[in-house]
Amino acid sequence: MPLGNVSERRRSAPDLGVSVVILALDKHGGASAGTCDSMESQGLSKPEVGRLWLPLVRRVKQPFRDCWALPGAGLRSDISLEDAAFAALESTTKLHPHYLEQLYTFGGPHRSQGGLPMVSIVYWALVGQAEAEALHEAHNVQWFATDALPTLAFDHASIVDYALWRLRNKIEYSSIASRLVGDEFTLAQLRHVYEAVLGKALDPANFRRRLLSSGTLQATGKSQVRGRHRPAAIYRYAAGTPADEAYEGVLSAVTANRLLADRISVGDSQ
Amino acid sequence: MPLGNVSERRRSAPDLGVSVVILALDKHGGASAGTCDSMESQGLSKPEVGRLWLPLVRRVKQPFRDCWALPGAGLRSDISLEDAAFAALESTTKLHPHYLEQLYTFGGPHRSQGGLPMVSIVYWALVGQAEAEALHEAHNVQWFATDALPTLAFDHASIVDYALWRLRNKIEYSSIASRLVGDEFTLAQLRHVYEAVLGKALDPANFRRRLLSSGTLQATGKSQVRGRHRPAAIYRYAAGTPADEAYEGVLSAVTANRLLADRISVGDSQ
DNA sequence: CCAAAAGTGTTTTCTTTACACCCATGC
DNA sequence: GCATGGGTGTAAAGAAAACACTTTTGG
Repeated sequence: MPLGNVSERRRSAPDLGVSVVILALDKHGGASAGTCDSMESQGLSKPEVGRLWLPLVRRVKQPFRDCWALPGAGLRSDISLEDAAFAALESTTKLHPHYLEQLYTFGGPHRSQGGLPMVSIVYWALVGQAEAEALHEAHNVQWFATDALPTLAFDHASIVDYALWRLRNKIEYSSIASRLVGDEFTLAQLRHVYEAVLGKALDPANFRRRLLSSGTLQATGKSQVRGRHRPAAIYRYAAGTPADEAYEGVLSAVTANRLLADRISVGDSQ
Repeated sequence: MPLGNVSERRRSAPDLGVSVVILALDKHGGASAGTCDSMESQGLSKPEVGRLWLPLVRRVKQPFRDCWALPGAGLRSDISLEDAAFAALESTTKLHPHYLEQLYTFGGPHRSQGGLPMVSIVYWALVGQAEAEALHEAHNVQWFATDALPTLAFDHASIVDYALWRLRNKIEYSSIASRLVGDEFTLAQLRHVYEAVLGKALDPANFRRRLLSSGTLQATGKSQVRGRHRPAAIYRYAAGTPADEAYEGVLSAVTANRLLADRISVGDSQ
């Protein structure tokens, strides 16, 4: 880590790191068929709508020592950005998310308060409830509800806000919600995910129709009894839900070329 | 620029730069009221639909010497990422775009062919036709149609493909198309932008209704005579087109806090 | 007058929303 | 039985698409 005087540092390239915003739902939305009653006693204020939670790590170094921050690590040049994000997750939280996508790259001199100038390539991860339980809370790693966050280090609060904004937007036009439930789920559970993300109640009947007619769901044939009412059918997402998520081109250079050839042809047709 | 042996480089942080994908339309879409007949003789294959063009710069250094590449520059730590993108644009093309937004950050060991490992924070810019003409083509700077690109340096071809994909997506749910026309435009000109980006013809009547009812357009009162037919009314976008473009939080830390307070409240309402 | 694009009206179709109602289960 | 959420039906409202038609210009 090269240290020079101030004017030297200003002209040189900033330091580079990856951080990850991890999001999960509490019990109302995240259950896959089976037992699902943990994480419930933290005092839900809105009993009807689940809340979004994220794990934070406590910093052990200055600046912002003892503050909570997003998991992250410095970037090495021998692995991909995505792998670096995975590695950062692994080393701090042991999580292995279904969904990991680049969110945004934050930089600029205003981010360097107290430390070196820093550019952070931020990924975001969505985990189902089963995965979320794999995180072992400790003194330095802890879940927080997104609507009751502590003071965060650096500009991490803005980063979380941005991730939540992106989630609310993206849930409208992609099947991203599937990443916050388990592999198999009832329509009510999936609806609770949408309700938690959007912050409002949805009509169960219309929700059902919309999702089923989208063709992305697949009935498992199984059903789940929960409480004194009719059992709910269990669904899963159809394999390879097409063309809704991120652009494949950015994920891997190998698959990119294959997909691009078909898709990209501006000024064609008609 | 620190050089060591190979294993030292692998562990250290990669180099960091910004690149910019600049997009503009040819005459069919980009004209603001007035004369607009340049850039037309390059052999349009689809006379009814305009094409997207982008400027490239010729590399003067290895690797990929003499190849065409996206404008870019190394990143310094004393300016914001966005300003760095602006600076890169300014120094190579003299363009000053209406629209400049972060596109994606590309990295990973596979990008380092022949050179140092490199992370590129890529911005994309959209310019109107008047601005596009400000670019002085030279031996080392030249416009290319996106459907007839030369071989590009590094993975810049994938980056351009990704930008085009993003444009096609984003035009559906934002007023981003306005950035490819001038400040004032007829509905036909705006429609030509949509047609060029989407690659298909649109019904003029329905297009008119859709755009006008969206409330984002404002009649100027002026009209434009062009050819032997009824003159077209000239519109402009209403100032501060709200809530459609990018999340303001990532643009400037100052305005971010103000906007976030109102917007972000997951699990609220209802 | 004619050609061509601007602009309006109308019908059809599809999607979304609201809400009434039936079904299957535990108690 | 009856309360509860799962699941279906249906009508009204709204948005998008298709297309006939009128208007205003240059030639």
